[in-house]
Amino acid sequence: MLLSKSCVYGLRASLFLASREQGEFIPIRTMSDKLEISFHFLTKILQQLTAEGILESFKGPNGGVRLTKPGSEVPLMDIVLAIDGSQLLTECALGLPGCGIKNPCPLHDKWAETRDAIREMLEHTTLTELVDKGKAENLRLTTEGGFDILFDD
Amino acid sequence: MLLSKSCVYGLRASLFLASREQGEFIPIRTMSDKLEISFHFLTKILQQLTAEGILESFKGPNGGVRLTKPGSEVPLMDIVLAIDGSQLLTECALGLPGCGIKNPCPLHDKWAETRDAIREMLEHTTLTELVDKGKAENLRLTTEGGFDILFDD
DNA sequence: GGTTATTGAGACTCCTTTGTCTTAAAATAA
DNA sequence: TTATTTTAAGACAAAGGAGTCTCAATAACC
Repeated sequence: MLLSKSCVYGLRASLFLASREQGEFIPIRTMSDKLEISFHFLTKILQQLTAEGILESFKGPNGGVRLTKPGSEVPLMDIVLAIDGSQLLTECALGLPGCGIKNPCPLHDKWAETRDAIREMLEHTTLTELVDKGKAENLRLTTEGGFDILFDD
Repeated sequence: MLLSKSCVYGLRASLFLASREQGEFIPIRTMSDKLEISFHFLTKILQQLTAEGILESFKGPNGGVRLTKPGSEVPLMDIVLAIDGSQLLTECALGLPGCGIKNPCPLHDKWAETRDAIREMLEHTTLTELVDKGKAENLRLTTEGGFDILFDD
């Protein structure tokens, strides 16, 4: 598995937030319902994103969480790093500690190329880009239904 | 983590086997010692590769395991599929079941490209290719020491 | 002030992966 | 046939990720 489940949930939730009016606080309960993710689990994940400064939260009625920056300025990489760390982008494919240009394993060069492709993708794809695509083509963030169901009330 | 630990161990062991004379049975104990992998754990992993027909085994004195085909005909993909399955190459990056061209998530297209890069790399890299590189440059398959230490007796 | 809606924090359970151990089965050699 | 060397199989334990639950803290509204 490339990304942990926590990370995937974090990405889906971030996309959901980016699809809403910026500045609006969205209750986690709303997101967990719409995205079909366990409320308590999602809460823990979003706490990490809040701690990293990607989200900000507000307690009490009309509270919730929101992005600290416009989704167009948030690459997927930010969320991946906040939740899964840099492991994916630094670790040796053969699991050898300290594998690098200085002291590589036989797979190092080839893997470094592939890894760069992953890095590029995560760095150059923003939340807004995906949200726009999702809205335009009514793509899905949930098991069933399209983007539109996220806006039913 | 891209590949499971079992898969990484399976790759290292397969590279070790490909570095030896073809046809020679190598005891798993020898490999677990040289590669610094738990003997019992490695045994279980190699049993999977044997079950998949990538290795064949022989019990008793002078027994061990060996590749069923020359290492030049074994792409890394074979080992990855045998141990981790096709998950990595088929699964949606956002974890949505049934994500595909028909019913994609917003990340689908971008992820499909990246995934193809991984697939290409695994399909087009053979054990022998890495072994040759490892021998030529004395690269490592273990935490310390180069390729040569695998041949000390 | 009291009630309600919300996030924060931490204990706890459950499941999968990782790793260990024991015993059986097979092959060899004495 | 007996002892030895090896893989095979499966039970078991340890660790980490995934998920649940409870209670505290904060803010709004009545």
